[in-house]
Amino acid sequence: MDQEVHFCQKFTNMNYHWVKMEGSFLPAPLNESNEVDHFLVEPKSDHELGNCLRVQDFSRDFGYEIQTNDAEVDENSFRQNRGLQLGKPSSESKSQGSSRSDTDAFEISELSATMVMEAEFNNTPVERSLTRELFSGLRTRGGCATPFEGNICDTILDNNNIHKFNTNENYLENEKISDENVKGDIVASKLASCSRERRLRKPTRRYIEEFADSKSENNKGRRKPPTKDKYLKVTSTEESNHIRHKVQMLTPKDESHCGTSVPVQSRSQRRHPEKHVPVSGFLSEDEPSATECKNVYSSAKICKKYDRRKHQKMWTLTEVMRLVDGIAEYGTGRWTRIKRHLFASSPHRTPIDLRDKWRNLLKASCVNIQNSKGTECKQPHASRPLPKSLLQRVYELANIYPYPKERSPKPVREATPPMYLIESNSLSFNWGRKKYE
DNA sequence: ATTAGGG
DNA sequence: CCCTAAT
Repeated sequence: MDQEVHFCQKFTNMNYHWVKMEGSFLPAPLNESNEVDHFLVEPKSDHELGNCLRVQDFSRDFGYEIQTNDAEVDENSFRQNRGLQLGKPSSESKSQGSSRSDTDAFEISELSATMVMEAEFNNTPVERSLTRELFSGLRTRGGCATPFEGNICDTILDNNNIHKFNTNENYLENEKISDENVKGDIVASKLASCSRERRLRKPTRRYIEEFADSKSENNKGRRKPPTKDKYLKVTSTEESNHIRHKVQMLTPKDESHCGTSVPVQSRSQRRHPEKHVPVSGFLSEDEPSATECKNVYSSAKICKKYDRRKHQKMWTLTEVMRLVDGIAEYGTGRWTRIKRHLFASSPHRTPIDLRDKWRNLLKASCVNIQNSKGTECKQPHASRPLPKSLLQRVYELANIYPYPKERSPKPVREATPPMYLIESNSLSFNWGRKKYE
Protein backbone atom coordinates (compact mmCIF):
# COMPACT_ATOMS: atom_id res chain seq x y z
CA MET A 1 0.00 0.00 0.00
CA ASP A 2 2.69 2.40 1.00
CA GLN A 3 4.67 1.34 -1.91
CA GLU A 4 1.81 2.01 -4.19
CA VAL A 5 1.35 5.45 -2.77
CA HIS A 6 4.96 6.14 -3.10
CA PHE A 7 4.92 4.89 -6.60
CA CYS A 8 2.01 7.06 -7.47
CA GLN A 9 3.58 10.07 -5.91
CA LYS A 10 6.76 9.48 -7.70
CA PHE A 11 5.07 9.49 -11.00
CA THR A 12 2.83 12.30 -10.06
CA ASN A 13 5.82 14.41 -9.41
CA MET A 14 7.15 13.62 -12.77
CA ASN A 15 5.67 14.53 -16.03
CA TYR A 16 3.47 11.57 -16.38
CA HIS A 17 -0.07 11.18 -17.28
CA TRP A 18 -1.97 8.47 -15.60
CA VAL A 19 -3.73 6.35 -18.07
CA LYS A 20 -5.63 3.20 -17.70
CA MET A 21 -4.80 0.50 -20.07
CA GLU A 22 -6.69 -2.71 -20.03
CA GLY A 23 -7.86 -2.06 -16.55
CA SER A 24 -4.52 -1.28 -15.00
CA PHE A 25 -2.84 2.01 -14.29
CA LEU A 26 0.03 2.89 -16.41
CA PRO A 27 2.01 6.04 -16.40
CA ALA A 28 2.07 7.56 -19.80
CA PRO A 29 5.29 9.48 -19.92
CA LEU A 30 5.37 12.93 -21.26
CA ASN A 31 9.01 12.89 -21.76
CA GLU A 32 9.12 15.87 -23.94
CA SER A 33 7.59 18.19 -21.49
CA ASN A 34 9.13 21.10 -23.19
CA GLU A 35 7.69 20.16 -26.44
CA VAL A 36 4.31 19.65 -25.01
CA ASP A 37 4.39 23.29 -24.29
CA HIS A 38 4.12 23.84 -27.95
CA PHE A 39 0.57 22.86 -27.63
CA LEU A 40 0.01 25.27 -24.88
CA VAL A 41 1.60 28.21 -26.46
CA GLU A 42 -1.04 30.58 -27.51
CA PRO A 43 -0.84 31.66 -31.06
CA LYS A 44 0.65 35.05 -31.31
CA SER A 45 -1.75 36.50 -33.73
CA ASP A 46 -5.42 36.23 -34.19
CA HIS A 47 -4.83 34.93 -37.61
CA GLU A 48 -3.08 31.98 -36.20
CA LEU A 49 -5.80 31.55 -33.70
CA GLY A 50 -8.30 31.37 -36.42
CA ASN A 51 -6.37 28.66 -38.14
CA CYS A 52 -5.57 26.66 -35.12
CA LEU A 53 -6.51 23.08 -35.18
CA ARG A 54 -8.64 21.90 -32.44
CA VAL A 55 -9.17 18.52 -31.06
CA GLN A 56 -12.68 18.63 -32.33
CA ASP A 57 -11.36 18.84 -35.82
CA PHE A 58 -9.67 15.58 -35.37
CA SER A 59 -12.52 13.95 -33.63
CA ARG A 60 -14.86 14.96 -36.38
CA ASP A 61 -12.69 13.48 -38.98
CA PHE A 62 -12.24 10.31 -37.13
CA GLY A 63 -15.84 10.02 -36.29
CA TYR A 64 -14.79 10.05 -32.70
CA GLU A 65 -16.27 12.15 -30.07
CA ILE A 66 -13.99 13.45 -27.44
CA GLN A 67 -15.73 14.09 -24.24
CA THR A 68 -14.72 15.28 -20.89
CA ASN A 69 -15.80 14.21 -17.51
CA ASP A 70 -17.59 17.44 -17.08
CA ALA A 71 -20.38 16.23 -19.24
CA GLU A 72 -22.59 13.37 -18.36
CA VAL A 73 -21.40 10.23 -19.98
CA ASP A 74 -23.81 8.33 -22.07
CA GLU A 75 -22.48 4.89 -22.63
CA ASN A 76 -24.55 4.27 -25.67
CA SER A 77 -23.38 7.34 -27.35
CA PHE A 78 -19.93 6.35 -26.37
CA ARG A 79 -20.30 3.03 -28.01
CA GLN A 80 -21.81 4.62 -31.02
CA ASN A 81 -19.24 7.26 -31.38
CA ARG A 82 -16.46 5.11 -30.09
CA GLY A 83 -15.72 8.02 -27.95
CA LEU A 84 -12.75 8.67 -25.85
CA GLN A 85 -13.25 9.96 -22.46
CA LEU A 86 -10.73 12.24 -21.08
CA GLY A 87 -9.52 12.37 -17.59
CA LYS A 88 -10.78 15.18 -15.54
CA PRO A 89 -8.26 17.93 -15.33
CA SER A 90 -7.19 17.05 -11.89
CA SER A 91 -3.98 17.73 -10.13
CA GLU A 92 -2.77 14.29 -11.05
CA SER A 93 -2.58 15.16 -14.67
CA LYS A 94 -0.63 18.22 -13.91
CA SER A 95 3.01 18.23 -13.37
CA GLN A 96 3.65 19.38 -9.91
CA GLY A 97 5.63 22.47 -9.40
CA SER A 98 4.44 23.98 -12.57
CA SER A 99 2.07 26.83 -12.27
CA ARG A 100 -0.36 25.72 -14.85
CA SER A 101 -3.89 26.78 -14.45
CA ASP A 102 -6.78 24.44 -14.72
CA THR A 103 -7.32 25.60 -18.20
CA ASP A 104 -3.89 24.55 -19.13
CA ALA A 105 -4.43 21.26 -17.48
CA PHE A 106 -7.50 20.82 -19.53
CA GLU A 107 -5.58 21.58 -22.63
CA ILE A 108 -3.14 18.97 -21.62
CA SER A 109 -5.98 16.54 -21.37
CA GLU A 110 -7.16 17.43 -24.79
CA LEU A 111 -3.71 17.00 -26.05
CA SER A 112 -3.53 13.65 -24.45
CA ALA A 113 -6.70 12.67 -26.18
CA THR A 114 -5.15 13.46 -29.46
CA MET A 115 -2.12 11.54 -28.53
CA VAL A 116 -4.20 8.61 -27.46
CA MET A 117 -6.06 8.62 -30.66
CA GLU A 118 -2.95 8.70 -32.63
CA ALA A 119 -1.27 6.04 -30.62
CA GLU A 120 -4.27 3.86 -30.88
CA PHE A 121 -4.10 3.88 -34.60
CA ASN A 122 -0.47 3.15 -34.77
CA ASN A 123 -0.82 -0.52 -34.50
CA THR A 124 0.13 -1.20 -38.05
CA PRO A 125 2.79 0.40 -40.15
CA VAL A 126 0.19 1.49 -42.66
CA GLU A 127 -1.80 3.32 -40.08
CA ARG A 128 1.28 4.88 -38.70
CA SER A 129 2.36 6.17 -42.01
CA LEU A 130 -1.11 7.47 -42.67
CA THR A 131 -1.08 9.25 -39.41
CA ARG A 132 2.25 10.74 -40.18
CA GLU A 133 0.94 11.93 -43.45
CA LEU A 134 -2.01 13.44 -41.80
CA PHE A 135 0.11 15.32 -39.35
CA SER A 136 2.54 16.49 -41.90
CA GLY A 137 -0.34 17.68 -43.98
CA LEU A 138 -1.77 19.50 -41.06
CA ARG A 139 1.51 21.07 -40.24
CA THR A 140 1.94 22.62 -43.57
CA ARG A 141 -1.64 23.44 -44.23
CA GLY A 142 -2.25 26.87 -45.51
CA GLY A 143 1.19 27.93 -44.56
CA CYS A 144 -0.01 28.71 -41.11
CA ALA A 145 2.00 27.69 -38.16
CA THR A 146 -0.01 25.19 -36.32
CA PRO A 147 0.90 24.45 -32.78
CA PHE A 148 1.96 21.01 -33.82
CA GLU A 149 5.65 20.93 -34.16
CA GLY A 150 7.56 18.20 -35.74
CA ASN A 151 9.10 16.81 -32.64
CA ILE A 152 5.94 16.46 -30.75
CA CYS A 153 4.31 14.71 -33.61
CA ASP A 154 7.03 12.19 -33.77
CA THR A 155 6.87 11.82 -30.07
CA ILE A 156 3.23 11.14 -30.25
CA LEU A 157 3.52 8.71 -33.05
CA ASP A 158 6.37 6.83 -31.57
CA ASN A 159 4.90 6.66 -28.18
CA ASN A 160 3.27 3.30 -28.12
CA ASN A 161 3.01 3.26 -24.40
CA ILE A 162 -0.15 5.22 -24.55
CA HIS A 163 -2.97 3.07 -25.67
CA LYS A 164 -5.91 4.52 -24.02
CA PHE A 165 -6.66 7.43 -21.86
CA ASN A 166 -9.64 6.40 -19.99
CA THR A 167 -10.90 6.71 -16.49
CA ASN A 168 -14.17 5.00 -17.07
CA GLU A 169 -14.18 1.34 -16.28
CA ASN A 170 -17.39 0.60 -18.04
CA TYR A 171 -16.23 2.22 -21.11
CA LEU A 172 -13.16 0.12 -21.07
CA GLU A 173 -15.23 -2.99 -21.10
CA ASN A 174 -17.55 -1.72 -23.73
CA GLU A 175 -14.70 -0.82 -25.87
CA LYS A 176 -13.73 -4.42 -26.08
CA ILE A 177 -16.27 -4.85 -28.83
CA SER A 178 -13.87 -3.15 -31.12
CA ASP A 179 -13.18 -5.14 -34.18
CA GLU A 180 -9.71 -4.71 -35.45
CA ASN A 181 -10.61 -5.07 -39.07
CA VAL A 182 -13.50 -2.68 -38.95
CA LYS A 183 -11.41 -0.26 -37.06
CA GLY A 184 -8.67 -0.51 -39.56
CA ASP A 185 -11.01 0.21 -42.42
CA ILE A 186 -12.61 3.10 -40.74
CA VAL A 187 -9.33 4.52 -39.74
CA ALA A 188 -7.92 4.12 -43.16
CA SER A 189 -10.83 5.82 -44.82
CA LYS A 190 -10.97 8.53 -42.28
CA LEU A 191 -7.31 9.18 -42.46
CA ALA A 192 -7.43 9.17 -46.19
CA SER A 193 -10.20 11.71 -46.23
CA CYS A 194 -8.24 13.67 -43.75
CA SER A 195 -5.11 13.58 -45.73
CA ARG A 196 -7.08 14.84 -48.67
CA GLU A 197 -6.47 18.14 -47.06
CA ARG A 198 -9.73 18.95 -45.53
CA ARG A 199 -9.32 22.63 -45.90
CA LEU A 200 -9.92 24.72 -42.93
CA ARG A 201 -12.07 27.55 -44.03
CA LYS A 202 -10.22 30.72 -43.76
CA PRO A 203 -11.90 32.63 -40.99
CA THR A 204 -13.76 35.62 -42.11
CA ARG A 205 -12.52 39.00 -41.22
CA ARG A 206 -15.41 39.57 -38.92
CA TYR A 207 -14.73 36.30 -37.18
CA ILE A 208 -11.17 37.29 -36.64
CA GLU A 209 -12.15 40.63 -35.25
CA GLU A 210 -14.74 39.22 -32.96
CA PHE A 211 -12.38 36.56 -31.82
CA ALA A 212 -9.79 39.19 -31.20
CA ASP A 213 -12.26 41.12 -29.14
CA SER A 214 -12.98 38.25 -26.89
CA LYS A 215 -9.43 37.08 -26.81
CA SER A 216 -7.84 40.39 -26.20
CA GLU A 217 -9.23 40.45 -22.73
CA ASN A 218 -6.53 38.05 -21.80
CA ASN A 219 -3.95 39.78 -23.88
CA LYS A 220 -3.95 43.20 -22.45
CA GLY A 221 -1.07 45.16 -23.65
CA ARG A 222 0.19 42.56 -25.99
CA ARG A 223 -0.91 44.44 -29.03
CA LYS A 224 0.21 47.91 -29.50
CA PRO A 225 -2.79 50.05 -28.85
CA PRO A 226 -4.17 52.20 -31.58
CA THR A 227 -3.26 55.80 -31.79
CA LYS A 228 -6.34 56.80 -29.94
CA ASP A 229 -4.92 55.18 -26.90
CA LYS A 230 -2.42 57.88 -26.73
CA TYR A 231 -5.09 59.93 -25.17
CA LEU A 232 -5.99 57.26 -22.76
CA LYS A 233 -3.15 57.74 -20.45
CA VAL A 234 -4.20 59.63 -17.45
CA THR A 235 -1.20 61.76 -16.85
CA SER A 236 -1.19 61.83 -13.14
CA THR A 237 -3.64 61.69 -10.38
CA GLU A 238 -2.48 65.00 -9.12
CA GLU A 239 -3.02 66.67 -12.39
CA SER A 240 -6.43 65.23 -12.85
CA ASN A 241 -7.34 66.13 -9.34
CA HIS A 242 -6.12 69.58 -9.99
CA ILE A 243 -8.24 69.78 -13.03
CA ARG A 244 -11.19 68.39 -11.29
CA HIS A 245 -10.79 70.85 -8.54
CA LYS A 246 -10.60 73.64 -11.00
CA VAL A 247 -13.62 72.38 -12.78
CA GLN A 248 -15.53 72.16 -9.62
CA MET A 249 -14.69 75.73 -8.94
CA LEU A 250 -16.17 76.54 -12.27
CA THR A 251 -19.25 74.48 -11.82
CA PRO A 252 -22.24 76.62 -11.18
CA LYS A 253 -24.06 75.88 -8.04
CA ASP A 254 -27.43 76.12 -9.59
CA GLU A 255 -27.87 74.05 -12.67
CA SER A 256 -31.53 74.48 -12.98
CA HIS A 257 -31.02 76.84 -15.82
CA CYS A 258 -28.99 74.52 -17.89
CA GLY A 259 -31.57 71.99 -18.80
CA THR A 260 -35.27 71.88 -18.84
CA SER A 261 -35.91 68.29 -19.69
CA VAL A 262 -33.22 66.53 -17.83
CA PRO A 263 -34.33 63.02 -17.29
CA VAL A 264 -33.68 61.61 -13.92
CA GLN A 265 -30.65 59.47 -13.96
CA SER A 266 -30.32 57.11 -11.12
CA ARG A 267 -27.13 56.86 -9.22
CA SER A 268 -26.71 53.31 -10.31
CA GLN A 269 -26.71 54.50 -13.86
CA ARG A 270 -24.14 57.05 -13.11
CA ARG A 271 -21.96 54.47 -11.56
CA HIS A 272 -21.90 52.57 -14.79
CA PRO A 273 -20.80 55.01 -17.35
CA GLU A 274 -20.16 52.15 -19.75
CA LYS A 275 -23.83 52.07 -20.38
CA HIS A 276 -23.69 55.59 -21.65
CA VAL A 277 -27.32 56.12 -21.15
CA PRO A 278 -28.22 58.93 -23.44
CA VAL A 279 -29.11 61.80 -21.31
CA SER A 280 -30.20 65.15 -22.47
CA GLY A 281 -28.92 67.89 -20.36
CA PHE A 282 -25.67 68.31 -18.65
CA LEU A 283 -24.77 66.47 -15.60
CA SER A 284 -21.83 68.05 -14.06
CA GLU A 285 -21.43 65.36 -11.48
CA ASP A 286 -21.50 62.54 -13.91
CA GLU A 287 -17.99 63.42 -14.68
CA PRO A 288 -16.34 60.14 -14.03
CA SER A 289 -13.34 60.09 -11.85
CA ALA A 290 -9.97 59.43 -13.30
CA THR A 291 -10.06 55.82 -12.29
CA GLU A 292 -13.54 55.45 -13.62
CA CYS A 293 -12.43 56.95 -16.84
CA LYS A 294 -9.63 54.52 -16.97
CA ASN A 295 -11.97 51.65 -16.39
CA VAL A 296 -14.42 52.85 -18.92
CA TYR A 297 -11.91 53.31 -21.57
CA SER A 298 -9.87 50.33 -20.71
CA SER A 299 -12.95 48.34 -21.47
CA ALA A 300 -13.20 50.37 -24.60
CA LYS A 301 -9.63 49.62 -25.31
CA ILE A 302 -10.32 45.99 -24.93
CA CYS A 303 -12.69 46.02 -27.78
CA LYS A 304 -10.83 47.27 -30.71
CA LYS A 305 -14.05 47.87 -32.47
CA TYR A 306 -15.49 49.76 -29.59
CA ASP A 307 -18.18 51.70 -31.28
CA ARG A 308 -18.20 55.14 -29.86
CA ARG A 309 -21.16 55.93 -31.96
CA LYS A 310 -23.22 53.47 -30.04
CA HIS A 311 -21.77 54.52 -26.74
CA GLN A 312 -21.71 58.21 -27.11
CA LYS A 313 -20.75 60.16 -24.12
CA MET A 314 -22.70 63.26 -23.60
CA TRP A 315 -20.76 66.36 -23.11
CA THR A 316 -21.21 67.50 -19.61
CA LEU A 317 -21.39 71.11 -18.72
CA THR A 318 -18.11 70.91 -16.94
CA GLU A 319 -16.50 69.47 -20.01
CA VAL A 320 -17.87 72.21 -22.18
CA MET A 321 -16.60 74.77 -19.77
CA ARG A 322 -13.26 73.16 -19.70
CA LEU A 323 -13.19 73.23 -23.44
CA VAL A 324 -14.07 76.87 -23.51
CA ASP A 325 -11.41 77.47 -20.96
CA GLY A 326 -8.87 75.71 -23.04
CA ILE A 327 -9.78 77.64 -26.13
CA ALA A 328 -9.58 80.84 -24.19
CA GLU A 329 -6.10 79.92 -23.19
CA TYR A 330 -4.68 78.21 -26.21
CA GLY A 331 -6.97 79.36 -28.95
CA THR A 332 -8.66 77.26 -31.54
CA GLY A 333 -6.75 74.85 -33.65
CA ARG A 334 -4.62 73.56 -30.84
CA TRP A 335 -6.83 70.79 -29.86
CA THR A 336 -4.16 68.40 -28.86
CA ARG A 337 -2.74 70.92 -26.48
CA ILE A 338 -6.10 71.58 -24.96
CA LYS A 339 -6.65 67.92 -24.72
CA ARG A 340 -3.35 67.37 -23.02
CA HIS A 341 -3.71 70.12 -20.53
CA LEU A 342 -7.37 70.15 -19.74
CA PHE A 343 -8.78 66.82 -20.76
CA ALA A 344 -6.06 64.60 -19.51
CA SER A 345 -8.45 63.10 -17.02
CA SER A 346 -11.16 62.38 -19.53
CA PRO A 347 -9.64 59.92 -21.90
CA HIS A 348 -12.74 59.49 -23.95
CA ARG A 349 -12.36 62.93 -25.45
CA THR A 350 -10.03 63.11 -28.35
CA PRO A 351 -8.76 66.36 -29.77
CA ILE A 352 -11.09 65.89 -32.65
CA ASP A 353 -13.94 65.57 -30.25
CA LEU A 354 -12.97 68.86 -28.73
CA ARG A 355 -12.91 70.50 -32.09
CA ASP A 356 -16.23 69.00 -33.04
CA LYS A 357 -17.74 70.15 -29.84
CA TRP A 358 -16.43 73.61 -30.43
CA ARG A 359 -17.98 73.63 -33.85
CA ASN A 360 -21.26 72.66 -32.34
CA LEU A 361 -20.91 75.33 -29.73
CA LEU A 362 -20.35 77.88 -32.42
CA LYS A 363 -23.39 76.66 -34.18
CA ALA A 364 -25.37 76.89 -31.01
CA SER A 365 -24.27 80.40 -30.37
CA CYS A 366 -25.19 81.39 -33.89
CA VAL A 367 -28.63 79.97 -33.40
CA ASN A 368 -29.02 82.12 -30.41
CA ILE A 369 -27.90 85.10 -32.36
CA GLN A 370 -30.73 84.49 -34.71
CA ASN A 371 -33.00 84.20 -31.79
CA SER A 372 -31.82 87.44 -30.44
CA LYS A 373 -32.71 89.02 -33.70
CA GLY A 374 -36.17 87.72 -33.25
CA THR A 375 -36.25 86.17 -36.67
CA GLU A 376 -36.49 82.66 -35.49
CA CYS A 377 -37.60 82.35 -31.97
CA LYS A 378 -37.13 78.65 -31.98
CA GLN A 379 -35.81 77.52 -28.71
CA PRO A 380 -33.24 74.84 -29.06
CA HIS A 381 -35.87 72.41 -28.08
CA ALA A 382 -34.45 68.97 -28.56
CA SER A 383 -30.87 69.81 -27.99
CA ARG A 384 -29.53 70.53 -24.62
CA PRO A 385 -29.93 74.15 -23.88
CA LEU A 386 -26.75 75.86 -22.95
CA PRO A 387 -26.53 78.43 -20.27
CA LYS A 388 -26.54 81.85 -21.76
CA SER A 389 -23.37 82.73 -20.05
CA LEU A 390 -21.70 79.84 -21.72
CA LEU A 391 -22.99 80.88 -25.09
CA GLN A 392 -21.78 84.33 -24.42
CA ARG A 393 -18.35 83.12 -23.78
CA VAL A 394 -18.43 80.99 -26.86
CA TYR A 395 -19.47 84.00 -28.81
CA GLU A 396 -16.66 86.07 -27.47
CA LEU A 397 -14.13 83.42 -28.08
CA ALA A 398 -15.45 82.93 -31.57
CA ASN A 399 -14.62 86.54 -32.22
CA ILE A 400 -11.20 86.25 -30.71
CA TYR A 401 -10.30 82.96 -32.31
CA PRO A 402 -12.37 82.64 -35.40
CA TYR A 403 -12.99 79.14 -36.47
CA PRO A 404 -12.79 77.98 -39.14
CA LYS A 405 -9.70 79.94 -39.74
CA GLU A 406 -10.51 81.80 -42.91
CA ARG A 407 -14.15 82.13 -43.39
CA SER A 408 -15.33 82.66 -39.89
CA PRO A 409 -18.95 81.67 -39.64
CA LYS A 410 -20.22 84.78 -38.02
CA PRO A 411 -17.55 87.31 -37.45
CA VAL A 412 -20.30 89.49 -36.10
CA ARG A 413 -18.24 92.59 -36.07
CA GLU A 414 -20.10 93.97 -33.16
CA ALA A 415 -23.00 94.60 -35.40
CA THR A 416 -25.81 93.27 -33.37
CA PRO A 417 -24.70 91.89 -30.11
CA PRO A 418 -26.89 89.03 -29.06
CA MET A 419 -29.38 89.31 -26.33
CA TYR A 420 -27.35 87.41 -23.85
CA LEU A 421 -24.58 89.91 -24.26
CA ILE A 422 -26.84 92.63 -23.13
CA GLU A 423 -28.24 90.70 -20.25
CA SER A 424 -25.13 90.69 -18.22
CA ASN A 425 -27.16 89.58 -15.26
CA SER A 426 -27.46 86.17 -16.76
CA LEU A 427 -23.89 85.53 -15.90
CA SER A 428 -24.61 83.14 -13.16
CA PHE A 429 -21.17 81.82 -12.57
CA ASN A 430 -17.64 82.90 -12.64
CA TRP A 431 -15.29 82.04 -15.45
CA GLY A 432 -12.23 81.14 -13.59
CA ARG A 433 -9.47 81.50 -16.06
CA LYS A 434 -10.24 84.51 -18.12
CA LYS A 435 -12.53 87.34 -17.48
CA TYR A 436 -14.16 89.12 -20.32
CA GLU A 437 -15.53 92.30 -19.02
C1' DA B 1 1.21 63.53 -36.18
C1' DT B 2 -2.13 67.06 -36.30
C1' DT B 3 -5.78 69.69 -38.18
C1' DA B 4 -9.67 71.03 -41.22
C1' DG B 5 -13.66 69.92 -43.39
C1' DG B 6 -17.47 67.24 -44.70
C1' DG B 7 -20.63 63.35 -43.80
C1' DC C 1 -18.68 60.70 -33.89
C1' DC C 2 -16.32 59.12 -38.18
C1' DC C 3 -13.60 59.52 -42.36
C1' DT C 4 -10.39 61.61 -45.29
C1' DA C 5 -7.47 65.02 -47.30
C1' DA C 6 -4.14 68.43 -46.43
C1' DT C 7 -0.32 70.20 -43.89
